[in-house]
Amino acid sequence: MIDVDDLDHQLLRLLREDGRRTFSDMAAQVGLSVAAVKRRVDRLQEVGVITGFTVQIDHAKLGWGIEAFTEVRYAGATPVSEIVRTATGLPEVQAVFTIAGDPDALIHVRVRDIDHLQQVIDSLRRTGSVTGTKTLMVLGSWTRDGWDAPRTLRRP
Amino acid sequence: MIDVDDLDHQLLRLLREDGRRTFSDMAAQVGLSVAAVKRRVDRLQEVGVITGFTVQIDHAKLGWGIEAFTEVRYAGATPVSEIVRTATGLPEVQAVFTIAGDPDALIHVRVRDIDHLQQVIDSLRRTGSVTGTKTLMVLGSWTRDGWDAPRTLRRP
DNA sequence: GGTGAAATCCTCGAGTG
DNA sequence: CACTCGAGGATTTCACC
Repeated sequence: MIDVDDLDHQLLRLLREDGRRTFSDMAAQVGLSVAAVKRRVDRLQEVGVITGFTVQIDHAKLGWGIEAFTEVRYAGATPVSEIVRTATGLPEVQAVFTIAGDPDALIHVRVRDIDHLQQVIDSLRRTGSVTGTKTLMVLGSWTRDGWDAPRTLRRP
Repeated sequence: MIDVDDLDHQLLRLLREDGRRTFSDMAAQVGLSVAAVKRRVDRLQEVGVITGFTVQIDHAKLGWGIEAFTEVRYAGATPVSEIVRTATGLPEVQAVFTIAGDPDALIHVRVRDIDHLQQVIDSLRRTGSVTGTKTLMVLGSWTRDGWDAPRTLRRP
């Protein structure tokens, strides 16, 4: 097990809140020197606890106002790799979760409008050996701070 | 509609890949001056397209190796606000999506082990006026680059 | 959108317990 | 081994063109 002490967790929390926070800012908050903070963050990246940094985007403001989850069922013999490959080929697919039991996968999609959603679902149904889908339209969402983009619970 | 041109989209793509990229690095890639890049990124933040920056974490490496989606059904009269409030009170809940139709909500949870998952589901069932749940255990996942933490398709 | 300069920050080697 | 210190170089930031 990787050793991540309380100081590391504090740094991770600070970076979740603001991934562009400076080392000097973090140093002041946790009571270490700038160099010590940098070494810890570098180490968290080396051991793979930190996999990267990214920007959080309000996709609705870019015209991608609709998100949905599509449950997909595949033919029994379909390997996981094919499930993922076919779904990830669609640019509207944000994430693919392979599932134990029923359904076989849960696919998060983001689209411009309902027509667009229809097209994406049709594409999903055509790929691989899909035997059925059920789409859950997202009305609103909340995410824990620093997990993904803070979304609102109302349409923009 | 907010005006986001091709240069802005390039900057967003670069920041999705690496949220800590320097302005000088981005400037070199898109062919603008450092100050122009900063002005654009500042503006994207002001208009709300960029809602923040965050670190991507491999939760499995921190001992939170299991994730699941729980579909929740509520009593007919339950307001959305209560659904969200009760679910978000649990630290294991990563995201809550309110859904049109059936189920009423999709809740993303992250836990340490199966016992822990059981406890969280029990808590969810006890809160508010939950009439039923169905939990989808995540076996593996893929996310589009720069959306959330790059997860792997195998257990760590 | 570009330039330039001051303030801040990052980076890394050297030293300390 | 993890931390602090300090100096040189890079980056950010802002007023002005």
